[in-house]
Amino acid sequence: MERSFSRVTTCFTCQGRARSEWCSLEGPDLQHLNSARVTNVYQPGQVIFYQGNPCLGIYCVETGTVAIRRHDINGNSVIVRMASGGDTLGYRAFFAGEPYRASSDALEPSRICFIDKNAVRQLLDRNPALGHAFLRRMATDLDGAEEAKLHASSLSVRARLSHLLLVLKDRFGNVGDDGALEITLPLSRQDMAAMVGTRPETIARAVRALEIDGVASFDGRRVVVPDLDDLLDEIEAE
Amino acid sequence: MERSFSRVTTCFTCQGRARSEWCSLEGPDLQHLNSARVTNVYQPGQVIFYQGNPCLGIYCVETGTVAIRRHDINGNSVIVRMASGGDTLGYRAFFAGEPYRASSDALEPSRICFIDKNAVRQLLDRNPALGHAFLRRMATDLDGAEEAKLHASSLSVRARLSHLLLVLKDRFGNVGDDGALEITLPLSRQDMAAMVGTRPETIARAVRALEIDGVASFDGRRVVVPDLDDLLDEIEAE
DNA sequence: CGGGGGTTTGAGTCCGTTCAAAATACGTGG
DNA sequence: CCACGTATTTTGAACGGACTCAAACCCCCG
Repeated sequence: MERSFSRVTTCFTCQGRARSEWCSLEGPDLQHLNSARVTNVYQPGQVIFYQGNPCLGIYCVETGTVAIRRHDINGNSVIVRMASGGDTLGYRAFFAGEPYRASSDALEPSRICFIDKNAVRQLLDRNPALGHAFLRRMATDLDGAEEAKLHASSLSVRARLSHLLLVLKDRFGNVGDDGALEITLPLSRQDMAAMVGTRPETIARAVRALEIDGVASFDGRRVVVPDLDDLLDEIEAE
Repeated sequence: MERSFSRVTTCFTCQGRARSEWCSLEGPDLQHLNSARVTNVYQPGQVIFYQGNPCLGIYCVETGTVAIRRHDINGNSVIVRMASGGDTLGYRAFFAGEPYRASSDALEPSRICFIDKNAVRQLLDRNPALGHAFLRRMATDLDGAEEAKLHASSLSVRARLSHLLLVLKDRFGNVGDDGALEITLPLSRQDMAAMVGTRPETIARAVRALEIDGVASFDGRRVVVPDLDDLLDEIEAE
C-alpha cells in the first residue's frame, strides 16, 4: 500500500480542481500552475497563515478542511468561513493587496498547495476566465457573509446551530441505512461556538435542547438527524 | 441658476469616477460606458432594485447615499452595506449571475446611473483592469462583512453604535469651529438599528447612554462628538 | 388642528453570558 | 494497556443586556 505522504499529486490529477477556480486552466497554463505550486500537509491545529502577516500568494485546498478565523485585540475570535477540498484560500488579502485580515488553521489533516503571488498574477493576466472565476467566488462569499449578518441579528443560537448543521450536511453528512441523516462534524464544540458567534457553554445548551426535542442526537462529533424537515423548521418562523 | 434635473452629466465629468471602479477606463471605453449608461434621480425611500429580482446590469452612484438591505421571510431585515458617490451597486448579483439577494433604496436624494449588463460585460472583456478593480472592491467588502461578524458577536450595541459613528464620520462628518466633530447622519434611528443589527428602542437607549456619559450629543440627525478619543475608547476593552 | 409615522421611555421577560465546578475525553508516559 | 494530568465539554446558578409590548411623545405635513 502506498504511504500517504509519498503520494505525489499534481494539478492534473487534483480531485478538487474540477470545482475550484482553476478549472478553466488548461495546457501550458495548467502546467505553469503545477510547477509553481508547493504542497504541504497540515495536521489539525496547524496554522496555514496568520492574521497580520503579509500575503505572499494563494493557497488551494486539495483535501481536508480548514477554518478561517478573525481575531480581536481583546482575544475574541470567530470563524468567518470554512474551506474544504477544491476551495481556494487567502485570496481576499491577495486581491486587496493587504496583509491577511484573518488566520487559517487546519480542522482535519489537509493537503494544501501554495501558489506564489507572481505566478498567480501571470496566470490571471494570461487567462481572463480565471479572474471571472474569482469574481464569481467572491460574490458568493460576500453573499454568505451578508446572510450571516442577517441571521446573527434575527435568529436565536439554537436556530443558527441548526443552520450550521444544514450547511455541514452537504459536505460532511450522509444518509444511513435507516434513512436518517448522519453528520460527522469537522468541528469541536468550541469551533461550533466560534462559527455561530457565541460561547461554548451556549452551544452545549443548544445541543441539549435539540436532543430533548428529538431534532437531532449528538454523540461527540457524530450527529444523527432522524427527520431533516425538523431541522429546516428550526430556522424559519422564529 | 441651473435647475438640478437639467444638469446633464457624463461619465467624463462624473465627480465620483476618480474613486470608482471605472477610473481605469479611458478613450473609447469611457465613451462606450457613457453612452450605455442611463441616469436617474431617486428620492429618499425610493427603491433602486428589489431583492429577488433578476439583475439586469450594474448601478453607479454619482451623488447621494443608498442603503443595501437584506430581508427575511419573517420580515426581519438589516442593512448590509451603504453606498455613496463613486460606489458601484448591485455587482454581487451581476458577478454571481444570480438574482439580487438584497434590495437597495435611497437614503438621500441620489443620482444613480444604470449600465446594462451587456455593456458591462463588453467593458470587462476589453479592459482587464476593470475586472481587477472589482476584485479589489469585493475583497474590501468581504473584509468589511467579516469584521461586522466579529463585531456583532463580541461588542455591545453601544460599542457597535460608536463604531458606526466612526465609520460615518469619514463621509458625513466635519470639524466645527470649536474643534469638535460634527456628523450629519444620513440615517434614521430605524436605519441605524438596521445597520447595527438591533431594534430602534435599543438604539434610542444606546444614544441616551452616550449622551449621559458625554461621549456624544444628539439632536435629531446632528451629532456632536467633543472628543474623538472617547468614541474610540468605546469600541476597545469591552 | 388633527392625523400618522417615527422616536423615546417604561416595565417585564427572556436569552445568552459569566463564573464556577463537575464530568468527560484525550494524550502521554510509565 | 493502564494511570495520570490536562484540556475540553457539560451543568448549574446568578446576572445582565437586549427584546417585547405598550404607552407617551414629538415632529412633520396635510
